[in-house]
Parts: sequence; C-alpha cells; structure tokens
Amino acid sequence: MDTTRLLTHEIANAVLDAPAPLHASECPVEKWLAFLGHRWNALILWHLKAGPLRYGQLTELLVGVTPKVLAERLSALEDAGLVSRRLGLGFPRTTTYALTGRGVSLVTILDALELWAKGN
Amino acid sequence: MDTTRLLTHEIANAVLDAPAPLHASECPVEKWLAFLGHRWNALILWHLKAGPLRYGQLTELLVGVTPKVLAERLSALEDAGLVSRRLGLGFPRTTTYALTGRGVSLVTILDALELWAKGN
DNA sequence: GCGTGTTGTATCCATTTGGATAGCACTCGG
DNA sequence: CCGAGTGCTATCCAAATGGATACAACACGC
Repeated sequence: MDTTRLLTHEIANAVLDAPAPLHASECPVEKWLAFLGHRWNALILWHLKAGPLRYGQLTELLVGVTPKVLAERLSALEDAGLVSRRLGLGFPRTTTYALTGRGVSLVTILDALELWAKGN
Repeated sequence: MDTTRLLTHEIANAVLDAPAPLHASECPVEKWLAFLGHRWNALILWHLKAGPLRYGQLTELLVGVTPKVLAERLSALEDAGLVSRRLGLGFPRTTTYALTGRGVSLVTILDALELWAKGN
C-alpha cells in the first residue's frame, strides 16, 4: 500500500472538499458581516434595542417578514448569542425576545455604522 | 375620470410593486451590512488597509476568488465610494486599487467589529 | 370538544448568486 | 506577426435562500 499516495489523496480531499465552501470564511469579521448582512437580522437587533419584544410584535414591526423567516432569524440570533428567548407563563403562551449583553455591545457598533452611513 | 380611484390605483401600484423588493431595505445600515456581508468585500477592504494593491495581487491574496467575482466586487466597491481605481501608465497595463477616505473610516468600524468578535 | 390566540413548522418554488471555464483587449519586444 | 503579461469580460450552471401558503401545537374557557 502506497502510504504516501494515500496521504496525498487524503490531503487533496481535505483541500478539495472545501474550495467552494460557500462562505466558510476563516475571517471572523467577514463571518459576522455575512450574518448581519442577512435580511432582517440587523433590523431585529435594532428594534430590540428599545426593549424586549414578543414574536407577534416583531411580526408587526418587520413589515413583510414571513413566519418562517422570522423564526429562522430569531433562532439564528439566539444561537449566535445575541438575543435571548424567554417563554411566558400564562395563556396564551408568549415568547419574549431580548438583547443579550453581547447583543447590546454589538448594537453599539451598528450605531457607529449608522453614524458613518449618515456622515458625508 | 375618477381621480381618486386613479390615485388609489397608483399608490397601490407603488406599494404593491415593492412587496418583495428583494432587499430594497429602507434602512441604510441594513443596506450597508448587506453590502459588506457579500463575500470578499470586507476582505478586500481589509487587505487594502495596508496599502494600494493591483488586481493581480488581490487575486493572489484572495484565495479562491474568480476573476469575474473579483472584478464585480471591485467595481461595486468603487461605486460605493470605498475604493479608488488608478490606471498605470507603463506596460503591461496595471490597475491599482486603494482605499478612499471613506473607505478608511469604514475600515475603522470594521476594526471595532473585529475587536468585538474577539472579545469574550 | 371546539373555537380562540400565540407561536411557530412544513412544504414547495422562483429567483438570485457565486463560481467554473474560456476567451478577449491592450501593448510591447523581437 | 506573434507571444507574453496584465486585467478583465462572456456564458452557463448548480446550489442556496427568501418567500408564499398552509397547517400544527398548545392551553384555556365555554
């Protein structure tokens, strides 16, 4: 068995399996920008800046969003550690979303970006 | 002629033509984030931070980028006013890309984002 | 058991988009 | 006239993705 050849092959596979990683960027900044660049994500954070909101309230604020996409975005934001999900106790069931500390600090940067965008 | 009805119709069209604007977000921040979230864009800015670069140099630095996509991105960055294109005089022809003032100030914010990404 | 209110999930699809590949434009030296 | 070097453009395509639409889960009062 040609070990060298096998290793070469494995290495080649390891490399070739990832040439079109479809955004497996090694740069964390680019990764975060890609995430924030997804529609609704930044907007959700911006709305939550003013305080926690329920799912239904977000549906009304984000004009045009569909349930599927909103749920998907909220889930991703939670996974990213930017928002927290809190389940209500009463009836009907409610779910409230709020910024985490990390989310708040990120929004600070987005605010800087907003200022930049407005500046000459 | 029913002016009211016509106006209503026009307004309805103006609204209905845009229900799935495919990212015609009214929020400038979201617009910029979508732009920066496009693959390579932020990376190009980051590389140009160190100084102007030629097209071929960028091709080498951005491993995996195709000519079409790189040209498209550079064009978009130029249109956005973030980079400038300077044509060389000698032979063979050269094109050099550099950050504009606006590009530099944006990279400052991206640096803040990088710090944030690294932070706890 | 049935309607109501809230928060989602399931399924399917048109459109967009990054990428692969090939080729073109321009200028110079020989 | 032809090849070399640099900077792109042209064409086509598979894959991802946002969206439309319908429906499901849950708990409660009546």
